[in-house]
Amino acid sequence: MQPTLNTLEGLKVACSNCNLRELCMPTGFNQDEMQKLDEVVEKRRRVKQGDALFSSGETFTSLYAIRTGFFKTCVISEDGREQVTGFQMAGEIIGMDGIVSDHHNCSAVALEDAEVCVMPFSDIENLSRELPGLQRHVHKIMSREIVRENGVMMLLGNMRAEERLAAFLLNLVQRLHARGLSQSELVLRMTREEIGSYLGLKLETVSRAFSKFSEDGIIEVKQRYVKILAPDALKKIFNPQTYY
Amino acid sequence: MQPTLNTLEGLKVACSNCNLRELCMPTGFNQDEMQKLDEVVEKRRRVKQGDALFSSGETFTSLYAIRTGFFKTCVISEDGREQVTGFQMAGEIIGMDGIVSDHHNCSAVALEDAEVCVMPFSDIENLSRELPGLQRHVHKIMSREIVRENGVMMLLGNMRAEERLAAFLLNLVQRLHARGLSQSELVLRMTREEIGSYLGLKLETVSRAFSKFSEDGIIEVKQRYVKILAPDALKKIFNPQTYY
DNA sequence: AAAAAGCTTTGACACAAATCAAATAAGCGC
DNA sequence: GCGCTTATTTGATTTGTGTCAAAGCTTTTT
Repeated sequence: MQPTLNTLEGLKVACSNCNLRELCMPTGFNQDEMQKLDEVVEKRRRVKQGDALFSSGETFTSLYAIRTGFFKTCVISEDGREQVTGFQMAGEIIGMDGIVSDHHNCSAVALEDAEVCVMPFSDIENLSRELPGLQRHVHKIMSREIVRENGVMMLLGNMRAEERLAAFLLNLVQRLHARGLSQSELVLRMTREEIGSYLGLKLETVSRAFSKFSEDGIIEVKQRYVKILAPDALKKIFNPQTYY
Repeated sequence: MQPTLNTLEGLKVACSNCNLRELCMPTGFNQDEMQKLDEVVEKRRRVKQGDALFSSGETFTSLYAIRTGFFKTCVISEDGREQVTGFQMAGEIIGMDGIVSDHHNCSAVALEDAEVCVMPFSDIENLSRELPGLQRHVHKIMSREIVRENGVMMLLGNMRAEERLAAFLLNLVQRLHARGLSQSELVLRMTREEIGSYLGLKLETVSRAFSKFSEDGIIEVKQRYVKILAPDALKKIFNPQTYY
């Protein structure tokens, strides 16, 4: 059991003891450096399901490390079209869109009750001038996001509906598995419409693709619950060339 | 006229004298700091039209500031599909995709003869620990790329062919205008196929959209040459809600 | 427990963009 | 300057997804 204190809103908590450390923090620090790192986390913040951690246009101050819960990030065009730009889970860092203009460019909404570590960006910058390991880590996190978005562009620009959904499911289970969860079963935290927005599809198309996979015996679906029965078939759909 | 020396391959050149400084470098440095900045640029490198500045999979060492010329960046899926992830012009920085894994995730190909400033990333990291202004600048450049890609996701996920092309043209002239060129005339450096790849469309669809704009008197097109006759009409296509 | 609201599935049909194909135009090597 | 290659345009047709609609299932509210 965690001490009750650790879960109180606003209380400082140590990265050094956090079980998500390998996911969101750099490794290889000594005790002194770890202590400095701990101080970057100003406080924790709880976000209720449906609430925004930050919204497009708000002043940017901090990056957020997700401790528990699940988020979507989305941008809204001037004429009101919403595009989900990503789904984020425990151990992932969000908010980097705000650095360039000091204002957030997208909104982060909790898809289930969540808790995040608030890391004021000026503190991150200050400390990363002292700790090259942290500096490198910040660069890598941003670069990873750039690379991830490159992959989404490939998805949106070149792939068909079923390929997109296959890629989406494989990516999700892979990330969940890295967090100690099953690599074949998952419970979706988002609606068909949100999946569709992320994948550039309408919710009906997403639903149909789920049904198709189910008919073909590749997955088992019941509403938000998904079980992957044939991961290789899924990979083959995502990547149709694997046989030569 | 620039001194001949400045254009020689491999010769060191000073950012402090560069007319692109405001575009690719942070501002507000004193003379001493400017001198240190100059040393980040290891050398220049020329890239012939059609050649790659770096290719997917190659070891990452440096970021590149484009001095002259025009690039496309693209990722290739395992089964050979190419997705153009961006077009870059003078004053823009490329290569940040390589930071996360020490290997480039995409390729940068010159669409016309180009010259870039090579900036070893380890030098950038070292100096940015000394110069908070540089540190902030590096963060902003990466954040800007994240935000740009968010916009492309909106384009690919939510917009129709003509909206995508309108957005593309407006973005291009806006950037060219920021470099002192016309805000109504441009010569495309890329093929219809490359535009299509970037916009998630087939080349025929791009060609038809050009023809449509031309028929409607919004632009004048002759192959690679484009003149924007009615920028407002273009903006309205990109953003169909502007009237209420 | 019933009613209401929200999400998902499925069907019928429409349509935007892809595909296939052919003609034309431009750029390039010799 | 001529022939070859590559890029672009335009037309005819196909097709994958979107749109519209209705019904079923879940979850929440009262």
